[in-house]
Amino acid sequence: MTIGDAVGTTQPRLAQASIADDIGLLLAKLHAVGSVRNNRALADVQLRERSYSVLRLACSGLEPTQRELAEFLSLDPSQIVALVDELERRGLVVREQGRTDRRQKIVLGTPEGERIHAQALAAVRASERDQLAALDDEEEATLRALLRRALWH
Amino acid sequence: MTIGDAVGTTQPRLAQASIADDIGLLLAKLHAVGSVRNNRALADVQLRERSYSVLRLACSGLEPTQRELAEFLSLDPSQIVALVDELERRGLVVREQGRTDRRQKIVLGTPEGERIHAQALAAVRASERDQLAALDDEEEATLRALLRRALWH
DNA sequence: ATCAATCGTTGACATTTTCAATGATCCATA
DNA sequence: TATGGATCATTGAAAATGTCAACGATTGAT
Repeated sequence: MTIGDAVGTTQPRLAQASIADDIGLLLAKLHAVGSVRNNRALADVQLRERSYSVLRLACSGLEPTQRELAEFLSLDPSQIVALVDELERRGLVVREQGRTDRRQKIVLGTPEGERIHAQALAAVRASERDQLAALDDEEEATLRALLRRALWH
Repeated sequence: MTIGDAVGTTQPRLAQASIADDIGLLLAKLHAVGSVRNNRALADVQLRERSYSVLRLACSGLEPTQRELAEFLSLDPSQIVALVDELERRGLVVREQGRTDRRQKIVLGTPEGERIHAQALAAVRASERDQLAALDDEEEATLRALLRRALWH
């Protein structure tokens, strides 16, 4: 069996259980399903959800340090090292010394990185639209806003 | 560093990036943060988020088969085996033969399982309330409803 | 009666997570 | 201005999770 297959299908029997109201479970499930979708969508550009996130921030113009990436993506700093290593190896990003602090390293997208990023972005957008097909535009915006607020006060 | 520490803190610099609107990332992050919290809350009763979910459904009265658990929790059937093994070893659940199909196994909470489950439920509820402190009751209900709808048509 | 499909299970393997330790650098302050 | 504690990226090891293929038992359709 594969996990991402049954999305938006009819409600399974167990969805009656009050566990189906646990925010934690809902998040886990929607994320699990979405992850599979996103990874599938990103396979064309040889990225995974994770490396895509890093590339996305590297190409954002915000000049993130690795520590900022770690915190923002809820990953351990050591995981960022591996992700950036991989992207750097492929010539999609470069590490630069921090502007004011020589301990930090800023991760920046290269032109090639920007190119891949544009493709990846389009793919992910399509994948998300797909996943949230059951919600109309307003509901989708509401969901986004609520998630953001829950996260960042 | 630990991941769950900074929740609901002030908005980090990177939250400006348009990536902060990616539903996928928002879900991943909220889930990651919540997961750490839940596991922390469940440590008292020696459960993890996963085993808690299984125990919860086992105690729901819905008499779930292992396959139903796998699908509902977005896990591979083989992962359910391990989770149920562990709970059964601790005497919290039992496997019963399927009512109509002898291949399936129904997972049921024991009295002791119910007892632990009640404690775990309270812990998780508190943890969730904590995580969603920024949302009022109505918003929380909206979030729940939107997540449910996105998942099950 | 047979054959394909489904269920739980096992075992192997890859990926991800988590944690502690290290050298380089920063910053406060004595 | 030197010293010590904190922070940064990095390494490496251990634990948890995810993925996949194969198996025996059982089902249901032909």
